[in-house]
This record gives sequence, C-alpha cells and structure tokens, in this order.
Amino acid sequence: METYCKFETALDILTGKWKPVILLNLFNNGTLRFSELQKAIPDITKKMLAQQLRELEYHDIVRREVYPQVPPKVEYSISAYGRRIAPVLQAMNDWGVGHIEHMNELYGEERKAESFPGN
Amino acid sequence: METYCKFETALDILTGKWKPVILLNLFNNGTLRFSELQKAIPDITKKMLAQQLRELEYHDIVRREVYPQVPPKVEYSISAYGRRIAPVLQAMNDWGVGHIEHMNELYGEERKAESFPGN
DNA sequence: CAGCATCCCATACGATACTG
DNA sequence: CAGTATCGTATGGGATGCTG
Repeated sequence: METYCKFETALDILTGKWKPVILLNLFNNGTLRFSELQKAIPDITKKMLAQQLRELEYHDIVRREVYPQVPPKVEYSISAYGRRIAPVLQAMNDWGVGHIEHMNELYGEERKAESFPGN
Repeated sequence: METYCKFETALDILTGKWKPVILLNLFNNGTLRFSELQKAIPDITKKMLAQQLRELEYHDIVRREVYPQVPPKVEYSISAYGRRIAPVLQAMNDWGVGHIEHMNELYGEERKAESFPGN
C-alpha cells in the first residue's frame, strides 16, 4: 500500500512547461549562462526562464552561480545532488520512446503519441 | 543530445491532479468499479474521475470493461501494457522518498518537500 | 545582462444539475 | 450506477515594460 506513494513528488518537481527542456540543456551542456539558455530555448520568455530556474534551484536540482560584476553574469548547471535524478529521467525516457511506438501501433503514425483528443 | 529527449512524454501522461492517486489505487487493488474508485478518493468529482480515466484509457494504461446490465457496472484496471510503466513509477518513487529527506535537511522538517514558496 | 512587476488570457479544475 | 453538460473559478503561463 506504500509502493509508489511518493512518485507524485518527482512529478511535482518536473512538471512545468519548460522544465524538461531546461534540464535537458543543462544535462547536455554542463554549464550555461542565463542568456545562453534563452538562446537555446528561443520561445521561452525571460520571466518563465527565471521562474522555472528558481523552482529547480529551490529543489536543489539546479545550481545558480552569480558573478558579482557589471554587466551581471549568472551561470546555471545541474547540482551534484541534481544528478541523482538522471536515472529517473532515463527510465521515463526509455518508457516514453517505447510508448510513442505503442501509440503509433494503436492509433497510427498520423496522431501524435502525447496528444489526447480534445487537448 | 538525444538522451532524455522523450521523458516529457511520460510526464504528459502522468500529469493531472488525480492521475497519481488513481493509478496507485488500481495498481494496489487490481480491479475497481467506478464507484469504488470514488469511495477510495473521496475528494474527486465524478467529472474529474471520468475525465482522467478516459485519458489513461486512451493511452492504454488503464483498461475499461463495461458490463451491459442495469444498473451499469464498469470496472477499471491497469492494462497489460500499462504495467510496463511500473518501473518508471518505482524509480520516481524511490527518488521522491530520498528527495523528501534531502529537502528536510536543507529546509527543515516544517516545510513540505513538495512545496515551493509562492505555490 | 539578468532579472522583476504588471497585466492579460487559456486552460485545468470544481460545483451543480441532469440522464440512460 | 456511471456517467455527461453546463457553468464558474483559479492557476499557469504569455506579453510587455522597467531596473540595478
């Protein structure tokens, strides 16, 4: 009765329109400045980028380093603790890859796996 | 650059206010009627229960069996394919358990691990 | 450069009523 | 019993402008 009881915690932290792509960029590139993240994610606004980074930082997934200089320079990276979430992302990714195939088998290639009629 | 690229797919499917607790109940109890799920999740409305079940059914995570009788009887269970998501939930759960501890170390027991100031 | 403040909108979710 | 329909609300997210 206790199994999976806390998987909602991971869900809460990863949920957010831009968190996946932010994490992806930081995992792949190591360290990025605020402006570099903006360039890597062209459609994100400064507000959302800052907000989602704050949340990830609060949960100690992302590390924020401020260089006290003018103009400001702030670098973001996955924290040491944050790397512990990698296996979770990997498991989700592996399942996701298989699931997209499964959806194609069920509904055909023309319909996207993530979509749900009415969404 | 391709790693974790599809973990957002799993996120999409698991996201929804009631999906975690619905899945939990079905994983733990095997098969449940609509009304039994309602009883198990007192705060959910019929509308939300039906809606979230439809989405899970569409993604072939949940199986829906209708008994053509009056009054109606409908049973829900995790589909054979749906069981393949169990390792993902397990990975998320394991990480979540550790994360709650980590948050307590960082911020103290009084603040809930899932919360973020302002949420 | 790296942000925060303000305002606005779309959508997820909730309350309630009705039905085969 | 197991839903759907309709309406109202609350929250996440977007557009834009200002600042150290």
